[in-house]
Amino acid sequence: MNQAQRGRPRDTRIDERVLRAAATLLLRHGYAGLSIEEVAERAGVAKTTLYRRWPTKDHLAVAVVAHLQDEDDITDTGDIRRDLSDYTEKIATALNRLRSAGRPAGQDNRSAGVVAELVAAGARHDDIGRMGRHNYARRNALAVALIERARERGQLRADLDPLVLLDQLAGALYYRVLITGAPVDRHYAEQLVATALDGAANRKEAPRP
Amino acid sequence: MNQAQRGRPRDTRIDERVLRAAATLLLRHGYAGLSIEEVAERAGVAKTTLYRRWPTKDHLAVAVVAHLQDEDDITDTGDIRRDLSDYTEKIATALNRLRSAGRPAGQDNRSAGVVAELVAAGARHDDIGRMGRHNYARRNALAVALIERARERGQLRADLDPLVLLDQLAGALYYRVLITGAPVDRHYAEQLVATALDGAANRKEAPRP
DNA sequence: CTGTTTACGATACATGGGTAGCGTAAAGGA
DNA sequence: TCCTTTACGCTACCCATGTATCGTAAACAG
Repeated sequence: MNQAQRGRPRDTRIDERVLRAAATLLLRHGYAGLSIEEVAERAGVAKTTLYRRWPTKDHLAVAVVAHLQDEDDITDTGDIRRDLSDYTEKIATALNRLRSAGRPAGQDNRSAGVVAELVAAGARHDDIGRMGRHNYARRNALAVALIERARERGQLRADLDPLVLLDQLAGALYYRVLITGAPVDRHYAEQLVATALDGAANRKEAPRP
Repeated sequence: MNQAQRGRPRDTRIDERVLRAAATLLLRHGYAGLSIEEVAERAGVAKTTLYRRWPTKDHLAVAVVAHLQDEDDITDTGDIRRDLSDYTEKIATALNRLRSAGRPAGQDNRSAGVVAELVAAGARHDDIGRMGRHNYARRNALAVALIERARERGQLRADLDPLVLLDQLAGALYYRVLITGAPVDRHYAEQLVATALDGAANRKEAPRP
């Protein structure tokens, strides 16, 4: 038989039950409220069975969030201003979905930043970090292609580095969510794109001081 | 006597010894290697004495880092491009100082992101988060003033929102450090400022598509 | 049917953050 | 000189992550 599937097979229903229980706890009580023991109890499973699938709590949390996020792709309407605003807003929406976790009515205060904990998880474990960077690179490649098409149409500067522009857009969103706590919404996404495209420098009086 | 200083006074030498021991561990072995018990042992102090000063390990780590960072202020030479590059590079330098912590020769791999853990600490504890946002607001106010002076000199667009520009600059740095892992240096800071000031849109063929 | 391989459950355990309680030390006030 | 107040050290303890071990169950190969 195939080397990969010898012995007693894994019970896939356990994965489902565990992920569902973990998602409930994570979204309702935040990262600190995600207890391995309670997840195991709610899923009706031994704690050791959990650790057979996910080596740490961080890995489980990443799996839960990856399971929740639905892949949304990039649209290319030809209007780079609109496309970048859509792209930026999609990132903001995904961040907000996680940001609201753990504090629906402000009653369970001790459990805010799922986003921050996921970022920290990526820093704590090499494999999680690599996976995160890999996903980032995959999504980013599409956005880079979008930008390059607009650049070839003459809508963007010829010497523009697409990665720098994307760093500015996505970076500002993460910065607000993680550092300043300011809200990120459609309006901010559009403002961000407008500032990035049009530039902060004054064109009339002193275009390049 | 004053209500605030009744009873046996705190031994300030304990604070120094603890902060020094904690800084050594944090910088050498990262956040995971910062063990309260070991800090107490190295400082020759009981564990409970540590908790009398810092309620959690997160609070101690924040105190250590705050103790390490030297306040660097903002320079205003009149050349906004240069001033913003300097400002951006200063943030990058501070981030890099922490980023290199825990992996000098790649021997102690398990302890990378001090920055990520500090951000997570701000999300875990309301008081740390508030302090961080307060410090951010204080430094940001100076940068906003710098931008507004340049705007009044006609170097920047009249309708520019200074906060958005700063989000883009600082955000791109944090994004690279926390998410993509790409390096941040003087060259990147200048590239960032150039892109932000000049704008991504092409001025000649299709200035506002 | 028997042996091998892997999954599951259960228990015990190591580790580290954090708390509680108690005896003692150091300061000022009366 | 007491008395009160706070700091310190010490011990014991709670809780959660994560590991080790062992008996048993489910699959397949021969």
